[in-house]
Amino acid sequence: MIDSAYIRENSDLVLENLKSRGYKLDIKGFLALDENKRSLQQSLEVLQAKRNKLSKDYGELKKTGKSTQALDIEINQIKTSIIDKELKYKDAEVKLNLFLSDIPNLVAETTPIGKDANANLVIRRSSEPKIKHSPDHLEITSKISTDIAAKLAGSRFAVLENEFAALQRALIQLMLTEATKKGYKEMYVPFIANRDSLFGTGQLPKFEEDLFKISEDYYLIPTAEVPLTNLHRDEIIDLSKGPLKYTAHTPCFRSEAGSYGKDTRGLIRQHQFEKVEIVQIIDPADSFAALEEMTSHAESILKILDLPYQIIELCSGDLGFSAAKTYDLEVWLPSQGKFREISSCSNCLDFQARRAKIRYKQDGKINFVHTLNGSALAAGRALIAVVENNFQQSGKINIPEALRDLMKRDFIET
RNA sequence: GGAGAGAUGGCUGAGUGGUCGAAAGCGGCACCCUGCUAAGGUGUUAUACGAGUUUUUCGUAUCGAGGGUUCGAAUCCCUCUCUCUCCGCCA
Repeated sequence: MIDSAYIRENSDLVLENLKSRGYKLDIKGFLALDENKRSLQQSLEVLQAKRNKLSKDYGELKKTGKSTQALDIEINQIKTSIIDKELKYKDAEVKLNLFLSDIPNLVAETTPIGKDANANLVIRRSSEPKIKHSPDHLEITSKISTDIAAKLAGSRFAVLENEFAALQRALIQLMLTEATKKGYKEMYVPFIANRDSLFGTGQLPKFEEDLFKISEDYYLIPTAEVPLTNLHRDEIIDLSKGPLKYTAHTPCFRSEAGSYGKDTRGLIRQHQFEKVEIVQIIDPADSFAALEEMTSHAESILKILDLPYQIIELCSGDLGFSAAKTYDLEVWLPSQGKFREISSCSNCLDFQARRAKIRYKQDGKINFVHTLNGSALAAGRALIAVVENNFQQSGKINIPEALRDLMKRDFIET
């Protein structure tokens, strides 16, 4: 959520900024809603003050046994107009909030301007991929199956068998270990979130169709960013000892509405996938440095796994709803002959903090924190990358050094 | 699933219709005293929105959430959510 006072006072700036991400802000509509709400609030409060005063007088009269008749009429009139005004005010407030909650975050100053993914910048690359082309993971092994999963659940699910299930588990184990080494506190969290939590991180109300809704108030989490960021919803936290850093491994559930026909083969785009997420809740002054740090942390996992990758910076037009600045880590997939997203690290500034009311106190002043989130990494996609980038002509898959102890083996027979 | 109890400020906890945004204690902050340490004293210490001023301020709302009764609700009534205890079931 963007501060409505900020929009009011910097409307041209905001308009221009949001335009760069392809969002056309109805500034006139906003100003009207905002003005309406404030003027209703003012007149309502005048009435309430009057009523409070009269009620006190009423009490005095009662106490001294005097007649309250004269006040009765006046109070009754005020009550009626308060009820009327209250309804109008609440309506105006709801409308303004709805309007505000639909607006994406402002784009950070350093984010490159561009229309779509074509304008994203490559920041850096690892060394050249050793394997330029390979069969895809479904061709490599029958132990990764989407057919069986289709019987169990439907399309866009997978069943992993034996060594491949173990490989995914080992990847998760490695990622969690690395994250905790970097000071992220490991958390185990619910895989179901309520509406308030999903509003806090920005999935609701606008992107409900991307979620699996399991009952009126419950949704499956699309990422651990939701529970981790919401750990401190509605709190004023202490940041004097540094940022709060959390990590969790969770399955992620996405309906993938709107991606029909895209990435239909294999594990690349699933309704359910495993991910290790990292989140920081931090002093606003430090958030951009923290984004670099988080990105390099996610990057370090790719290095440890010896996977070829590139890091890109998303341009304004390709940014997610809550993000002001985002780095994507893309891993080389030989079967596709291109880099594919395996992690996304974002600085959300105070956008989520406003929605989730996460604040901190500094020198007696209360401010919104900044929140950051990143994948470190998406385990399902990491599995594909390991399999395809280590597939040997002999038919074996070499296991990366870092996973050999965990897997208790050096290679997998397909 | 059955029965009961409860939800108040950073924490503990008082408050059953007006003088309550709310006692007291703890914690925090500021100052004082004390020759390091320890202890003591005084004061201060919720949040949001709006108006004004940009130094001082004022108004309104908020005691789990929402509704109701009342001139007036932390306090009474209803609904919901959550927590705790006991029983049942259970990984």
